[in-house]
Amino acid sequence: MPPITLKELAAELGLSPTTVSRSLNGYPEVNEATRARVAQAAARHHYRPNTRAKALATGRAMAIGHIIPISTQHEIVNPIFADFIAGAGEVYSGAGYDMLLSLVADADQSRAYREIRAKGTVDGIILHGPKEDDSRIALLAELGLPFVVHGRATWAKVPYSWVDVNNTRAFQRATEFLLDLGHRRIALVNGLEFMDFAVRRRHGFEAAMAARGLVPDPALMVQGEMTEAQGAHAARAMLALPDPPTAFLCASLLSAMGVRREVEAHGLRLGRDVSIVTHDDELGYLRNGEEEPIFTATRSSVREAGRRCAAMLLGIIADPASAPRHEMLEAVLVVGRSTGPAPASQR
Amino acid sequence: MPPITLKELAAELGLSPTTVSRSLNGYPEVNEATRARVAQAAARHHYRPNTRAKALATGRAMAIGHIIPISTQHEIVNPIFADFIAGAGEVYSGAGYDMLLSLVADADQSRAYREIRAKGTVDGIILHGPKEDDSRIALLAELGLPFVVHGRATWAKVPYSWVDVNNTRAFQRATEFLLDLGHRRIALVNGLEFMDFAVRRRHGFEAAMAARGLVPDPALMVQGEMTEAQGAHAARAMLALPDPPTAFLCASLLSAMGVRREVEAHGLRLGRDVSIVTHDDELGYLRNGEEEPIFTATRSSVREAGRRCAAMLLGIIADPASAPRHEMLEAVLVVGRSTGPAPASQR
DNA sequence: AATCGCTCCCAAAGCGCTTTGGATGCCGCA
DNA sequence: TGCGGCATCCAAAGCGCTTTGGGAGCGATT
Repeated sequence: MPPITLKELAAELGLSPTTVSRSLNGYPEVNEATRARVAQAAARHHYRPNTRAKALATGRAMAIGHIIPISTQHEIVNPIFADFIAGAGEVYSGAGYDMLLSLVADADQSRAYREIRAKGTVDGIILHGPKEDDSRIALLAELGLPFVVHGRATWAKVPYSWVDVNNTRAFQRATEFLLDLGHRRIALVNGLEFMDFAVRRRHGFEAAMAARGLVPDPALMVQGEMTEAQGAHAARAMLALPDPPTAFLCASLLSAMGVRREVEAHGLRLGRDVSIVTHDDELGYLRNGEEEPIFTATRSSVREAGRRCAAMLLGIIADPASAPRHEMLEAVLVVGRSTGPAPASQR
Repeated sequence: MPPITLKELAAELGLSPTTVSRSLNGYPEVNEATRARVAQAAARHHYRPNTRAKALATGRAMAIGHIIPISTQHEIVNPIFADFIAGAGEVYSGAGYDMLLSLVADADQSRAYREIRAKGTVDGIILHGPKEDDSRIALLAELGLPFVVHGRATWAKVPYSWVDVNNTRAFQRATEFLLDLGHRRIALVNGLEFMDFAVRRRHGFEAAMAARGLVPDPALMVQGEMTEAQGAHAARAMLALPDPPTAFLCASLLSAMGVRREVEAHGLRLGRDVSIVTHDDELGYLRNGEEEPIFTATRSSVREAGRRCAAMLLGIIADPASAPRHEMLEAVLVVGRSTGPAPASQR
């Protein structure tokens, strides 16, 4: 049994489709009594306007597209993705929007965007995982479809809207925290440095070091996929150095867990012999402790970022003149049990 | 500049919309020469039929909906979600389908499904995270919208299509493996046991134990969110018992990592003093080692499951009579460095 | 020369909704 | 009595596409 249509509903009520439509959409030119009748009948039949038809008639798809890069070079499905989506989804469902996911390969981005535009399935787009130099932004700007970037692209040449965490400041702050504890040999276990956020984090780290007249040791800086294995690998190599680090700055909880494993495998005590500070995206399935944080961390909810991105995009769609908009989220530094003064021998 | 429409394209070519449409859709009644002309013009203008209009006209939305439960009781965004989506997404984009995500709260599932049906935005649905007794299945079956369940719901009273891993056998096999190594005190660190897969895993564990005349110790069985903290908590409590387990069977790599941490914190050596077997969903960002697995594990790619679910659903949409379909994926037992013979003192 | 059968194309209706531009009836007011 | 004004409602067009039901043109057949 197919769902009931507007026309059928109108027929049953002895009204015209026009009146029923207006009634349901809250237009004033309809008697309150009939409006009540209509509402009642609609509820009784679980009537919902067909989105496709509505979209065709209004020209608004009532859907937002999320474009997820499926890179061939680093074939990793982003762990923060689920949380971001959850945050954005809350906002969309509150506003009656659907969420459309497109996984597009790096190669045919250009074609993919045009298609999305031409197919008219979405009113706006959220762009994930911007690189330092990201060509997708110019492309989207040219297409004239509203969009918001989760993160930034340093070298983008056109204005665009974004929501980002202040990664530079977060890592600068974290580095200062370690420096204040007396650490000098600080390792950076970073994400892939063609990603914009990773570059900014490195800059923050370097800036804090430079402010104390320190030059980071290249042997203590690695980049890579932010996995447990990466953290373990990096820590293993670095702890074997003649002059090993006394502290690690990690880009993700997973990396930090890998570092911790290797630290403990070396018989070193976390927070005593070696300190770890990590960035914490507050992922639902990867919590940094319960009440008390395990790792000292720069904390910023990626779910909240999802909400902000979504809200911003809906705002831009409602009022295109308000673009470009920007929103900077500050990470907070929470102190856990993974940090302590640098060992005396190192001071 | 709005995208070009069929009518405009037709006008430019001096043809009727009918002919252009047929030409583009491969119908036979059009001259090959004109078909080429049309194709060329379409390519030049980057023409794509408007999906909303096409959907309205054909009655097919060319989109699949994924319904993600946003539970209030366990507010966890499923870590396997991103990988599943990636797998399904591959299949959809290959077939020209869009993917629609709906996050719906446990409370108003019923309303949500009806809406989705009535709004007509999708041609089929994939259901995630079935519980042992899941009312959503009967609901969807009643609505008459094609759907496939990722997993099963033991107490469902209606036939339905599913793709599932043989969780029972996987955990039975893993348990037998540990038993063969001489372990008798085996702990089960399970997922939440209102989830169907978790129940099956427990059954597999219990069956293997029973086959050797062993009764699992309730003190060695816990359930919970599959997080690192859960694994650590469980291991801490169990290792403090007068008669601690010599082996752990974990439901996820994260749990296993938590167990490992606690095991090592106790000064015990993994694979010597204590063994761990875990289930491994082969998540992109949570690999169980590179070539050689770190943990001995029952391995089954959730991404592949996503592909299978998607393919099955598209198959059902194309040929509704083929439903219900079922597909059982077998996990393979891969041996890593986390298991070894039970310590002699325990034999 | 008339008819048939193709091939190739088109006009028009329809998918379910919104929206423009009236119609209708009823009131009060001069 | 006549008319403007208001409150309610409706007919019809249109969103961009597919699809049904022809219709022209042309070579082949009789």
